[in-house]
This record gives sequence, structure tokens and C-alpha cells, in this order.
Amino acid sequence: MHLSVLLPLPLGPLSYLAPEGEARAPAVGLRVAVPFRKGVRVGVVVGVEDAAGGDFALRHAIGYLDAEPFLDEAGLEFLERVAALYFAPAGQLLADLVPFLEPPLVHEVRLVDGVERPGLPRLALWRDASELDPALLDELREGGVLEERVREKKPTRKTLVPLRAPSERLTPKQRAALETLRALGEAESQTALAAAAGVGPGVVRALVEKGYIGWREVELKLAPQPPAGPALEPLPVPEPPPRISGGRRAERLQIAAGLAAEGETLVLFPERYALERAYGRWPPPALPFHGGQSPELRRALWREGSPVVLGSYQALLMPRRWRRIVVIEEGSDSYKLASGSRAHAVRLAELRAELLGASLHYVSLSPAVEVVERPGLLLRPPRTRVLPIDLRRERGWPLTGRAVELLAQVPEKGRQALVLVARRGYSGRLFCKSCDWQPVCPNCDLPLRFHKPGRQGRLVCHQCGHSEPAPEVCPVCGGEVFGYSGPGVEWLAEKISSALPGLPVFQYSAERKDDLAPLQRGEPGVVVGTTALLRTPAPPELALVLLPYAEGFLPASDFRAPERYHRLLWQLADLHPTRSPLIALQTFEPDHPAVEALAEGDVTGVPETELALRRMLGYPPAVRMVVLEFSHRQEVTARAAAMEAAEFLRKRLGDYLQAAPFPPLFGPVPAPVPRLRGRYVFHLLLRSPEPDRLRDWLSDLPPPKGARLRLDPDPVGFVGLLAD
DNA sequence: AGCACGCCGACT
DNA sequence: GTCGGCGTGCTC
Repeated sequence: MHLSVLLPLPLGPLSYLAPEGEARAPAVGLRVAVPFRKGVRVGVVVGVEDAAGGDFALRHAIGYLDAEPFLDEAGLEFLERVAALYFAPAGQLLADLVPFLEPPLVHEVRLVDGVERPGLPRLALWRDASELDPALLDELREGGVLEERVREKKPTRKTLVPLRAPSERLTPKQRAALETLRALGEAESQTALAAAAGVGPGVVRALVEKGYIGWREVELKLAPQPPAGPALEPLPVPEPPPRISGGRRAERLQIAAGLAAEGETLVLFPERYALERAYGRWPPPALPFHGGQSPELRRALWREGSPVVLGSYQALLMPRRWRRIVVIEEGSDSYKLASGSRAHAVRLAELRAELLGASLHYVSLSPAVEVVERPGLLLRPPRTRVLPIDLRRERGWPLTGRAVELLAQVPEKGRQALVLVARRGYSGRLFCKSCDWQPVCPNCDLPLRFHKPGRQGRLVCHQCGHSEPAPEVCPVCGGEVFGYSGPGVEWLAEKISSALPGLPVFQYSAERKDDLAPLQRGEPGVVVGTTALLRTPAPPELALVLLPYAEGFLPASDFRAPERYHRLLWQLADLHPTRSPLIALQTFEPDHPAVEALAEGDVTGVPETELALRRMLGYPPAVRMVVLEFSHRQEVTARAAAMEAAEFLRKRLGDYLQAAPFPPLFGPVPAPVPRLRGRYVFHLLLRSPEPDRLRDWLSDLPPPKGARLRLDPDPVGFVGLLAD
């Protein structure tokens, strides 16, 4: 019997002989431990064949980890289809979608009964395999004299428990602490016990030393946190259409809950924050499933029998026959996997639903361009109050007089304001005022960002993390005066503090998360932050949302930028569950369509326009697009590899180059950031309305010489405009 | 992905 | 002479 085993590695399935001495018949979908390289890895059986002749000296699999299949047939089919869709080995997708597949193992070995090996007398008894040399294990395996068994190590935790009854030899305090532990049963730590018993830590330590209490490993009971608040009321929609847009956040969740009441449903969320917030109010029974949970917990919940799962993309392969998949905020960038296969979770959900025959629904405030034409239900969007502040006319940078006036009203009325900045740190650029020198990252073609957390500044690369102290004088001309541009969180916070002394100003970004509790309590104040702020609950008295430089959220090089900008603006209108804060935008483009749509209460207009535009220009979803990224430390090597591939593809495409509705091949061009982490990057874009053509071209493409080639099979960000 | 192998430059 | 950087190939 041959097993076809898929490991969570960027490889196709590998072949193994069925485990020796295993009574059970091999079954597709079981997790199996196999020898791999010098160790043991866990994969999934994706095929079972009668020993077909092969010239490979196959090794035996060690053993199965499951009683029931970990992946079902539908899941395996899905995996295979996704791999084809994304031009990636199936194992890569397995690794991406089920990163918790491999549990810690107990792997034990012994010699087959009666066999003796000189020098290995104790190997007649089961022994942990990690104590033995992998080479020796392999040799014994090949000789057919090794028995192996493997099982999943049960998750445990350490806990402090009483070991002996109190005796006369204890001091009163020690006795009290021991009695406390006997009453509690167990304690998390020595400190916790000391606190609970009202004694000093030394008392507890003495009890441990005398052997009255001690640590023991106990099995860890795994369960998600139960929902916190009062459950929201599901809102049933008769004959629900595929798309539901508009409305307020709570209302959309009610509708999603109504959709989920129909039967086995996956409610897919773009990120953990939104998921946990929704789960906190979701009508039970429901199960949260996401990457913030420990791998042990996710493995434990994998087969849990809840009809509704609120999940991230990691729930997509759960062995369930979903009747419905509900995609929340399908336009969110967080659905794009940043590494590995670089899959897009919404595409995956669509494919999963198709293969299962499940109904698919998108529920979002402003629909993604990809879905805006589906039949939809439009709920009344949040009321908006929008104030564009035209930076071409208003004085003051980075804070106009108008903005200061607005902010001044915040403490006067006892309200709160949120200031959203696209950049963390002090400023995007630092330059010498006398000679124009600018610091650049040594590894990337990017200016170093200026951070000024205290008095002394630092220069930081936001791509590779390189960091150096900011110079006191210009290293080129010795000039002592520096200028800044591209205001960040720190700059704005400083500016607001000096313009409005006495106003509490908080900062909130990835690098500095002030405690926002005073704001949450309703105290007046301003918080300046990046979009990280959107993952915190809105302060209760929110009256103003100010974007000091709205275009900062509109990168010019990306065809999806207007859609994103539009979505962000609408998100601001829906931040507070009931209030409509004034949204003030300092901008050079006060009549941008996204700003107008927000003012007019229109959530679908911008996506519709964008869709028309993409059809005209040949962008997704009108075409399937793939970006080929060639990179190397040496610029010439990267460029040459990209040129060679372009040349090959030009020949390969032949007449289609002219016949295609849109030029199907573009580049090579330097990537929007031409050098990243010490590597030069060149892009080659392929596109066609017929996805099968892309597959054919790519399958013929010879591997590049010298340079590394990576595919982005579903580019979302940082795609330069095609210049025809 | 992770790891071994092998080739070329730098230095005790 | 060796150490060690990185490019290439392979994993049942």
C-alpha cells in the first residue's frame, strides 16, 4: 500500500509505505506522521494506491494521529483546486490554511521482539526517539528491525497543588497558605497563592522547599471564551440576495446572524479584531476560530460540532459541509495573505462555496468592486457629516486654522476627537535645509522615516526595520537645520498639544499604544493614531474625526486606491454605533468622488464607477492578473532574469499579443519599491480575461537563472498602473 | 520552507 | 592553508 502524503511545505504530495503494524486501513484525510529528512513531520493522506511499482526506496509512514479524517473529501478537493488556481504546490496551501496542522508528538521506538543490537541493550523497551541519533534510526528502519509508535502530545499546563497535609512543624502563616491552597485545589503561581492567602512570597517558597506543595502537569482544558455581552437579535432576510450593503455595523451583524440561523454556516471575517467583537455579541451557539487562538485550541475546535463558525481564513478547510458562507467586509485588504501562496481569502471562500453548493453572501458597508454588480439589498447607510478642508486655500500645515477651531470645540463641549494619520513616527522625510540631503535606507530604495519618541530622534526603515540614530548635523554639509515633510502621528500630536494646551492628547499606533481608558470612560480628549485606531472601540463621546492629510491614504501607484479610500471614509462614518461625528478632511482634492459619495450617502456609486473603469482598462475583475517578481542582490541579475522571462513569454504568447483585448504582457519594470531588503525587484505583469491562458503560459515558463521568482497570483496592493 | 552541498573571496 | 558567504537542488 502506498500513501500519498501532503506535508505543510511548498511541495506536492510525497509517497510513503503504509505504517507497519497498523491495524487500521489507510484512509484519505487522516493526519499521518512520517519520517522526513532527519526528523518526523506530520502531513495529510491525500491518496491511497495499491503498491504501484516505483524506483524509489520508499520509507514507511510511522502512524496516524486521527481516528476521524482531519480533512474531508470536499476539503481535499478544495485544496487541490486552490493550488491550481494560485499556481502553488498543494502543500503550500495546506501550510497557509492550516498552520496548526502539526501537533507536538510523542514518538517512541524499540527494537522488534527478539532482535538484539550490540551497544543498544535498552532499546528492547519503548524509548523516546529524540534520545537517539536520526541516522541510527534510519539504519534500523531500513533493516526492518525498528518498531515505532506516535501520538499527539496532550496539551498540559503546570499548576501548583498541595502534596502533603499540614503538620505541627509549619509556622502559622505557612499553615494558612497551605490551607488556602487545599481549599482552592490549585494555584496558577506562587505569587498568586501568596496573594490569595495574604502572605509574603517567602512563605509560599518555604512550603515548596519543604515539599508541602509542588508543581504538577495537568491536562489543559481548551475552550474559547464565552460571548461577553447581551446577544444581538438575528434579523432574518427573506430570500437573501448575495450582496447586502449599507446599514450600521450592528445591523449588518444582525443580518449576518439571521443568515447563519439557516444551518451550518461559516461567517468569514477579515481579521481577528472584527471577529472577536462580533463573537462577543453573537447569539449562541457559535464558535470563534482564528489565528489568535493557540494551536492547541484550534486543533481541539477543528471538529467541534457547532453549526455556526465565526472564522478567519483558517476556518476554510474545517471538515464541514457548510450550507452557507457569509463573507464580512469582502473588500478588506486583510483578506489577502501576505506570504506563502499570497492567496485571497475571499476568492477561496467563493471556491469553497461553489464546490460545496453552499450559498454565498457578502455583507459589508461599501461593497467591493468585485461584487457590486451582484443582486443586492441596500440598507440605509450611516448618516454622514463631511467637511472637506481645501489645503490649497486654507492656511496652516499640518494643521489648518479650521482644524484647530474644530479641535478647540472638543474640550469645550466635553467631547472627543480622533485624528487619523497615514504615517507612524514623526515624519516621512527628514532633509537638510541647506543642502537637501536626505537619509535613505541602506537596504531599500526608500527614505528613512523620522521618529522622535523622546528628545533624541531615530531614523527607521518601515520596510526592513533598519534603524539608526538621527544625525545631529547633516553628514554632507554639516548643516544644523533639518526640515520635515510627510507628517506622522508624533508630529500631529505635538502640533495639537501646542495649539491647544491643556487638551489631553493620546497617541495610538503600532509602536505606541497609549492607554485610551480615560477616553473610553467618556473624558474629553483627542487621540492621534494610524489605522490601528480603527481596531479599538470608538470613544463614547466621539464628535470629530479629523484626517489632517487625507491623500496620505490614497497611494497613487495602485489601481485599487480609490476603492480603498472610499471604504476607509465610510468606515469612519460607521465608527460609533449611534453618533455621526463630523468627518473633517484636510485635502488637496476636496471633490474626490469618494469624498462626494460620503457626503451624499452613496455606498455603491464609487465601486460601480471603478468597475466600469477596470473593464475599460483591463484590470481585475475584468481580467485575471498575475505579477511575476524577479529579485536578486545584484540589479543586473534580477533584470536579466526578468528580461529573459519576458522574451520567452513574448514568443510563447505569439499572435495573442496582438489579438488579446488588453496587452497581456507588461514589463519588466522596476517594482514600485525597486530595492527591498537588499534585493532589487523587477515586475512582469501577465493578464488575460481567460484564466486558463495564464495557467498555460506559466506552466511552460522555464525557471529563472540566478534570480528568485515569486508569483503574486492575485495582486491587491502596490500594482503600478499599466502604461500602454 | 529548511537543509546540505559546493563554489569563490577574506583572513589567521 | 581554512572559514564562511550565498546560490542550487532536493525533500518520499
